[in-house]
Amino acid sequence: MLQDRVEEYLGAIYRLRTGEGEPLPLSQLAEYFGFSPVSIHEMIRKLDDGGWVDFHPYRGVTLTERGEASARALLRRHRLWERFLTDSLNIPWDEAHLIAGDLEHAAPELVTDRLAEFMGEPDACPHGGPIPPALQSSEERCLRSLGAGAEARVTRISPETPALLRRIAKQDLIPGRLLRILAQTETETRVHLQDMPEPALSIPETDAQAIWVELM
Amino acid sequence: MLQDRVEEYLGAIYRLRTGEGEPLPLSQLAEYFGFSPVSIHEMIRKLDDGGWVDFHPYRGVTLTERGEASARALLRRHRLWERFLTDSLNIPWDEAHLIAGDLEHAAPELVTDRLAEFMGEPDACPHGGPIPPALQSSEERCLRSLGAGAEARVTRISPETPALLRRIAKQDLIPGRLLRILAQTETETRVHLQDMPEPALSIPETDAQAIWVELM
DNA sequence: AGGAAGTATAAGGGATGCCTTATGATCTGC
DNA sequence: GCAGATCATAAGGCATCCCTTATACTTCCT
Repeated sequence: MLQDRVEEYLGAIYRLRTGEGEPLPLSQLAEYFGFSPVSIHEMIRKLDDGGWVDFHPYRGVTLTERGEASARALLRRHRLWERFLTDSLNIPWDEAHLIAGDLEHAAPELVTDRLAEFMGEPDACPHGGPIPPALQSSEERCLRSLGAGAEARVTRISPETPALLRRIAKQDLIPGRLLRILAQTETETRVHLQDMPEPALSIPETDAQAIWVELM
Repeated sequence: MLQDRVEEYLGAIYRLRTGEGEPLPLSQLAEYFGFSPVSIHEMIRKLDDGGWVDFHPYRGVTLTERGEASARALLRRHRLWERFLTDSLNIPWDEAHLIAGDLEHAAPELVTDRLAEFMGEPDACPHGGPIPPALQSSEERCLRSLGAGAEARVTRISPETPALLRRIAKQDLIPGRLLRILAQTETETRVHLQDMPEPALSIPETDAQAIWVELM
């Protein structure tokens, strides 16, 4: 459900929109991405179905609370990368902007939060855009790194190996799900999912290493 | 031609292979990725067609010189990211390994080379794997950042917006192509391609910002 | 040498995210 | 109020990279 392009669209909507709750016309997105209006529309419908945006026919899209939060987090990651690339690696800011556009999708919040710490919590990107604060104490942790008893919410699967994604989807271990760790052994993690009938789930060690959660 | 998965496969072959020129059996790749042997075989055929590997039926795959270079560069990027994540951001090395697996695809060589410089040119990753040296003085530059007269080789398109990729493919501005910059203006870059009949190509500023080259 | 196990290859499918073409619906300006 | 522009939506396509099923071919071991 959290496909590749979702974040990119949310980020574009976040940046392109103007005033208050004014919906952003799809034509603007079409121009921004250089895609056909039909493609934009198709994608927007998926975002609407997924609860990321509200689509107002003939008027445009607005971000839902969920979409807004996701876009803000994306922008934060983007601007922190920009700062790092320009300040620490001496990369010109226009190149940094492009590179940050790739990096913002690749690394979990954990990395950019540490990056912020590393740089002394900067509050603006190289060309002045404010860096949104981290919301919830978003310490993303690897499922493997937790002990029995821990309660957490799945935030991310990474790396997103398709085979892994399929296995994980089959067990409904999707982002947002709440779980409690029953046991950690060398080879597997036993987990109980909230609101699920099954008594417990066994996740092999290699899979558990790719599941990222946020402690509750 | 340089699809998403190519690097991942090359990297896996590079890491999994054992002795000298011994071909790596496809079954190993199937196990490594958790994909069906048929899928692996399909992908390997594409890599063979693309000149990245040599496929020896019933024996396995070997990397071509080109594939080898690409895999080595990938491993270098991977290990430099690992070092940075563990050393500078204090991320445990097992998590760092997973994150580096995403970052290695996201950032151009320029970033990891600067990262190496920033860290004092480390020569091993956190768990001891040697970091291959940068090959050619691979200073990737943005096409936009060069002046008229410069000669360069296209190395990368980033970010890889599909619309952009299509436009660029149409003009045959693919990685590897040699070009000379005729003029830079506010709005476009005029470029001559080696071995091409057309007198010159006009690349709009926004496209030129996503074209990365290596000076000759 | 023959049979089991492993490998190759063809054929057809699915999801994603883009495309085009085509038909209506709605909005806007005169 | 109507025409022309814009927008919505359906339908069919394409590329990528994975899947399964099924058949044929090779290798290896007894």
